Amino acid sequence: MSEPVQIIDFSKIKATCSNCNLHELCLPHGLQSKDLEKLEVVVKGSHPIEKGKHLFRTDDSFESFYAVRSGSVKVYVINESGEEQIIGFYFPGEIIGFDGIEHHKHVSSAVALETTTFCSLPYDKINDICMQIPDLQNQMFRLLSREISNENQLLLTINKRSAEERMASFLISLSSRFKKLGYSAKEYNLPMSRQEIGNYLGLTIETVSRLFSKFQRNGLVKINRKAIRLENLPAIHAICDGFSEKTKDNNSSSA
Amino acid sequence: MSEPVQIIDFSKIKATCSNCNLHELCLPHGLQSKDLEKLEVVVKGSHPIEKGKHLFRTDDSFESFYAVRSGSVKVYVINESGEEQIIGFYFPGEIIGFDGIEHHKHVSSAVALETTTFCSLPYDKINDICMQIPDLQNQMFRLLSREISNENQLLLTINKRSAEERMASFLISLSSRFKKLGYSAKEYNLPMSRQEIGNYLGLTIETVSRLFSKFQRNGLVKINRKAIRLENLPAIHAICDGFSEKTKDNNSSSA
DNA sequence: CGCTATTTTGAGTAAGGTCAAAACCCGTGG
DNA sequence: CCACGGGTTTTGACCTTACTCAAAATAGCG
Repeated sequence: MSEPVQIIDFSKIKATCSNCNLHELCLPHGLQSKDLEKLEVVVKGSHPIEKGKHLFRTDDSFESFYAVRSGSVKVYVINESGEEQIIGFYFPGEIIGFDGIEHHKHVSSAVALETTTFCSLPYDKINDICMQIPDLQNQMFRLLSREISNENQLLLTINKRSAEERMASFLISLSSRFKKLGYSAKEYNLPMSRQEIGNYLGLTIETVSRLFSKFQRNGLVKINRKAIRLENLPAIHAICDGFSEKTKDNNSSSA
Repeated sequence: MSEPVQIIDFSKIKATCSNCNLHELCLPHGLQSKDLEKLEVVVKGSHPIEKGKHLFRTDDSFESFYAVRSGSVKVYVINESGEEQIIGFYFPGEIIGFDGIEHHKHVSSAVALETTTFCSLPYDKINDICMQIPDLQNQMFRLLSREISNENQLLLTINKRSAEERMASFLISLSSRFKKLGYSAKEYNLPMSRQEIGNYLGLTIETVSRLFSKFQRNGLVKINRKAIRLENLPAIHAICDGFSEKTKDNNSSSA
C-alpha cells in the first residue's frame, strides 16, 4: 500500500482559495482579496483519500475543520450500543468538523464515500485570523448557524414526515446542492448506499428500496443502481411539501 | 392589563454578568473580569415575559441572542403545512437564537413556557467585542458547536431509539440540566405539556401518556400532573442505554 | 466464472398512530 | 361552597405504516 513513487507532497501545496472554483460556496465567501491571502496561508490542501478512509473519528483530537473539495463525505455519530446515526452527507464547498470545537475533540466521525479531496482549516489559526478579519469571523458564525438550521430542518423532516416524504426531501436536497455546484439538478449519482440513505432518514434499507421502486413505477424517477434521474421534479416537490394526498400507487401489473 | 404602577425599567438595568449566578454556565464562562465588563455593557436584562409570549418568531429580523435567566423556553420550527417541530427546551444559562445568524432573520420561534426572564445579547455588538476578546470569540464558537452536537444527539435518539428509550433519555436530560442549575436531579416540574413532549420526541400525546403510566406502574417514576420524581434513576438510565431487554411491564392487575 | 455484497421483492408482524370516550384538573361564577 | 365548562390527560379498541425475517435477483470483483 505504501507508494514511494509519489512525488508531489500535497500537504505542501498551498491551496489557493482565490483560484478555487468553490471559493464563493466555501469559507472564503464574502472575503476581500487581501483577507483571502491571510486565509490561504493557513489552509492546507490534501492528498486524495479513497473511499472508506476516515477524515476523523469520534474522540480524535480536534485540530481542523475540513472543507470538501471533490468527492463526498458522510458524517455520523455512534451511541453506547455502537449504533451509527448518519448526521449528514457533505459535498464540495461544504465544511465539516464544527462539532469538535466544544471539547477539543471530535464527537462524530467522517468517512469518504468515494475518492475525496479536501482542505484542512486549522482551528487555532482560523481563530487567530478571525480576530483580524471581521468578515471571516462573521462567515464562521454564519456557517455554524447554517449547520444548526440544517439540523433543525432534518429533525422536522424525520419527526413529522412519512417515509415517502422523507425520501422525496432527500432527493430534492441532493438535487439543489448539485445544482449549486453547477451540476445537473435532474440527474446525479448517489454516492451512498441504500443502507446509508435509510440510516440517515431513519428508515430500513428495505423501505428505501421499496420507495425507489414505487417512485420509479409512478414515473417520478428513473433509477439504475447509483444513477438517478428525477423525471418529475414538481411531483417530487409536491410530496416533500405534504401535498399529493396519498400518492396512489399504480401498482397494477396490467395497464 | 396595563400596570402603570410599574416603576422599574428592566431594559435600563444593566444585567451585571459578574453578579449573575448563572455566569459560569452562560456566555461569560471563562472570561476574565476586565473582559466581563466589556460584555456587560451590551447585555440587556428584560422584563419578565409571561407564559405563551414569544421572544421571537420565524422571519423576525435577527438582532440578538437571548440567554434564559429564569423560567423556560421552547424553540420550534414550522414547515409549509404549518406543522410545528420543537427543536429544544431551554433553561437558565442556556442561549437561544443561534440559527438566525445566517440570514439575519430567525428561522425558528421561541416562546416562554412559564413566566421567564432573559438577557438580550445583541449580535452586532457581541460580534464587535469578539474581535477584541479572544476568549469570547472562542466561547461563542464553543456554544455554537455545542448546539450542533446536541442536535446530533437528539437526531440519534429520535432515529434509533424506541418510544420508551426516547422518553427515558428525555427525563434524564432534564434531570442532569436541573442538577447543573443546583436543583434536585430526582424531582422537578415539567414546564411543558404532554403534547409538547410528544412533539419534541416524535411521539403522539397518547404514547407519552401511556409511557408515563407504564413508567409509574413499574416504579421508575412518580408523576402528579407536571410534578415528576425519578424513583429509580439507574433503571431509567438503563433504558436510555438500550439495556433492560424489553422493560417487561407489570401490567397484571393481580399481584 | 463463481463468490460475495448489495439490492429488490414478498409475507407476516409489531410498535406506535388514530379515533373516541372517559377522567381529571382548574378557573369562574352563582 | 359547589356546579359548570373548557382544556388537558388518560385509557381503550382498532388500524396502519414501516419493520423483520427470508429468499430471490442483480451487480461487482477476483
